[in-house]
Amino acid sequence: MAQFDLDGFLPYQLAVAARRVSEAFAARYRNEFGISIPEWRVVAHLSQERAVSVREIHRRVDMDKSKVSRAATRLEERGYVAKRTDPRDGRLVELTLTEKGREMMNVLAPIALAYQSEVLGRLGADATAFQGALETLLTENHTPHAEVGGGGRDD
Amino acid sequence: MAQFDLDGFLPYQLAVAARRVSEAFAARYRNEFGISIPEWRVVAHLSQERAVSVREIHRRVDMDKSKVSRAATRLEERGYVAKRTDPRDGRLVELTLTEKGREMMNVLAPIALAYQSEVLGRLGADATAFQGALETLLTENHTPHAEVGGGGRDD
DNA sequence: GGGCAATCATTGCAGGTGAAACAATCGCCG
DNA sequence: CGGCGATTGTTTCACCTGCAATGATTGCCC
Repeated sequence: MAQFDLDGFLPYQLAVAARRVSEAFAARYRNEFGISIPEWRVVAHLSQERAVSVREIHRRVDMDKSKVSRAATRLEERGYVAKRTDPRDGRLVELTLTEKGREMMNVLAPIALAYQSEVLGRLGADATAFQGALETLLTENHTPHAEVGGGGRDD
Repeated sequence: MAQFDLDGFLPYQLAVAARRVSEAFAARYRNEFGISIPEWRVVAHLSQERAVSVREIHRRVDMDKSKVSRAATRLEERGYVAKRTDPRDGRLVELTLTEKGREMMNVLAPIALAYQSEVLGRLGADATAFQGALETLLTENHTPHAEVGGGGRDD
């Protein structure tokens, strides 16, 4: 029968590596601010743009529409984000960081950058090529996405 | 306030890339055999070892114990895997590929390898360093983390 | 041998997730 | 101007997930 070495299989390796890297970082902001990964993504994105709709985040960040919506709701409940209907278009919801949200990003941004440097440092000479490879994978023509049930994600 | 470029953040890039690469491959075996990612991992691992316990897979593959257990149950229901109690140790469950399961792997293994080659091909000159970097991230001493609830997964 | 902690697989539970249905709103075309 | 398809955000639904509790079994130490 076909022998197959899962440990050496690229999609699997990539999934495990991503999970570890993400989890190690997520543990930091989860403990300190009680936010999850989707919430982190929303807040981080909001730190760039002034006021953004759910749709905007859904398109620019790799997240389902409902995922963004729920993350925004949780962030509002905790006081990190303010939601209001866009006065120009009643269908849009305008998301903005509150003062509390900005303070959180002021703490998290340096931590995030330091963690990124730490990871790149571990990669040593491969770091540059690694980043280049990631860019390649990300800018590639996107597969028309289909998703299946529950939480699982990778490989 | 702290500006933060999520698009250029390594853990985020890694998570998105992993998701895309995995999803593109998962779509193939999902359509053809109706199995999910955890199920694929179990079957792929079983193609190497003859008879393995749930615990064994849990340790060698990056999956929760209950996730392995449920994947094995689903695979058994669909006839790809046989479960029986280990005669030497009544606590262990011995998982084996059925003939149907082996046939599936005979189809999937070449597809998996072809897909892997395709991805590496896209990376071009960065491919080798990319694989090296992944190995580094995977073999690294795992940071001892505190763990906390919530569903989230990556970056 | 007999009790008892440890190990293993499963399951209950709380909660997150994607897809699809839904309600509200907008833009367009006649 | 008025209807109607399209867009947007939320919610429903079915299901998956991780963790902790559970039940069963083993190995160890006295």
